[in-house]
Amino acid sequence: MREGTSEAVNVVMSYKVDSDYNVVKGNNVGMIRRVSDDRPYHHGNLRTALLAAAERGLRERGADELALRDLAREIGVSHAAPRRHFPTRQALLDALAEDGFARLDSVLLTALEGTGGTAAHVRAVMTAYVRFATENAALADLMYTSKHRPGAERLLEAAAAPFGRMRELVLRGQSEGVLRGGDPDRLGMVLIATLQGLASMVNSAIAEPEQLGDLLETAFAQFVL
Amino acid sequence: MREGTSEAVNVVMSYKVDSDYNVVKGNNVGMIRRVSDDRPYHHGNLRTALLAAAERGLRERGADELALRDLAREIGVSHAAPRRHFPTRQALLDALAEDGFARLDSVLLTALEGTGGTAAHVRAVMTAYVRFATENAALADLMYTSKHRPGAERLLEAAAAPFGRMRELVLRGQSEGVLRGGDPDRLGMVLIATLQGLASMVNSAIAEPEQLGDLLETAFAQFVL
DNA sequence: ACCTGAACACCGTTCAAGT
DNA sequence: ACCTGAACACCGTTCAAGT
Repeated sequence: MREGTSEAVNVVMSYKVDSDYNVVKGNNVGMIRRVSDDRPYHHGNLRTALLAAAERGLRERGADELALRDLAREIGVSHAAPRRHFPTRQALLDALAEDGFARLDSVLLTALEGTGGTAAHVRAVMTAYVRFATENAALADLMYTSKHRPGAERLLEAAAAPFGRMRELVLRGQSEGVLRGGDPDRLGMVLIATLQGLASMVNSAIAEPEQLGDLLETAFAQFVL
Repeated sequence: MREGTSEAVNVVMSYKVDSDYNVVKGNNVGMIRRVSDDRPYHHGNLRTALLAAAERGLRERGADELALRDLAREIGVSHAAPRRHFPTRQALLDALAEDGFARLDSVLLTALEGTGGTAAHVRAVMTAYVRFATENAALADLMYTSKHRPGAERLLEAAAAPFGRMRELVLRGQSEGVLRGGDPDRLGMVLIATLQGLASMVNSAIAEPEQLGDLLETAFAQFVL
C-alpha cells in the first residue's frame, strides 16, 4: 500500500510499482486500482468507469451532488482526465440520460415478452415504466430535463427507442380493438406522459408509493377499452 | 459613479455618499442600489428581493445556474447576507417551488372563473396547467423534484392547494356525469400527472409545442365522457 | 436583528507539459 | 492519444465582528 513517499514538501504523492513494473502515481493511494492483473480502469476504459461511478453517484446522492472531481478521485485519475471523454459536466449528465433511455427501452422490451394478450402487455409495460422511473428517480429527472440545448441530438435519438416501442404497442392495441382510437403517436405520447407524470408524483413525495398500484389501475382503465 | 477610491492596494473598494449622507460600500459600485429615495432593497425586504431575483434567474438561466452569491451581488448585499433568510441554497429553491405551487393554484383558479359548464372548465384547467408548466419550465421541474428531504413539509402543503382545487373540479364533474367515475383522489392525481407529464415532454423537447393542442385534446377525451 | 468580511473547502474548466 | 499538475475564477457555508 505504501511503498515510498516523494521528498517534496507540500506534495502528498506516493508511488507504487506493480507486478508489471509500471509506476502508478496518484494523490489518493487508497483509491488506486490494481494495475497488475485485471488492467487498470484508466487507459482504455475511463469513459466506462466514469459512467459507472456517475450512475452510482446519481442514484445514491442525486445529480446535484455529482462532481467530476469526485468521480476522478474515486477512479484514481487526475481531475482533468475526464475531459477527454466528457468535455463538460453536462456532457456526462447527457450520457447518463442517454443510457437511461436505452435501459428504459430494454425494460419495456422485457415487459413485452411476458405472457398474455395485448391488454396484459399494456398493463405490464405501464407497470414496468413507472417501476423504472421510481427506482431510478434522479435518472428519470435527468432524462426529461431541458434538452433545448445544442448537442442534445443524441439524447433525443436515444429517447426515440422507448417511444417507438410504445407506439408499436399502441398500434397493435388499436388494431385489436383493446385500446382507444385516434392518432397512435398522440395516444402513445399521452400514455408515456401519464406514466412519467405518475412517477414524478411519487418521486416528489406528492403521491405515496403505496398508491401507485391504484393510480396505475385508474390510468390503465382510461387507455384500455 | 466614482466619487473616491480607497488607498489600499489589492482592494478594489469604492465608496459613495447618497443624498441622505449615508456611506454605501461595495465591490461592485454599478450594482449599488440608490439609498436615498425608494429605500434600498436590503434592510427589510431582502427576502422578497432575493426571491424576485431568483425567479428571474430561474426562468432565464435555469436552476443549475442559480448562485446565491450572484443574487447577493445583483441586489447589492454581501454574499453572506442571504443566509438570514435562506440558510441554504436548497432553502431558496424550496421557497421558489413553494411560490410556484401558489402561483399555479391562482392560475387554475382563474381558469375556473371562465364561462361554460364543467366540461369547459376541465378543458380550461388542463390548458392552463400545461401552459403554466411550459412557460415556467425550470420552475415546474423544481416543483416536482425530490421532496424526500427534511424540511420539505411546507412545500408539500403548498402543493396541496392546486391538488385540492383539482379534486373539487373532479368531484363536480363526476356528480354531473361529465367525468369518469372512480375514486376522485385517484382520478385527480392521474389528471395532474398526465398534464405534468405532457409539460415534461414539451420542456424536454421530446414533444413539440405545436403538438400540445392535439395532445391536450387526446388527454381531454380520456377524462371527459 | 441583520449584515459584513474573511476564511475554508470545495467546484468546473483551461492549458501547457509529459509519456 | 491520453493523462497530469498547476492555475483561474468561481461556488456554498461558516463565523467572528460590526451596527
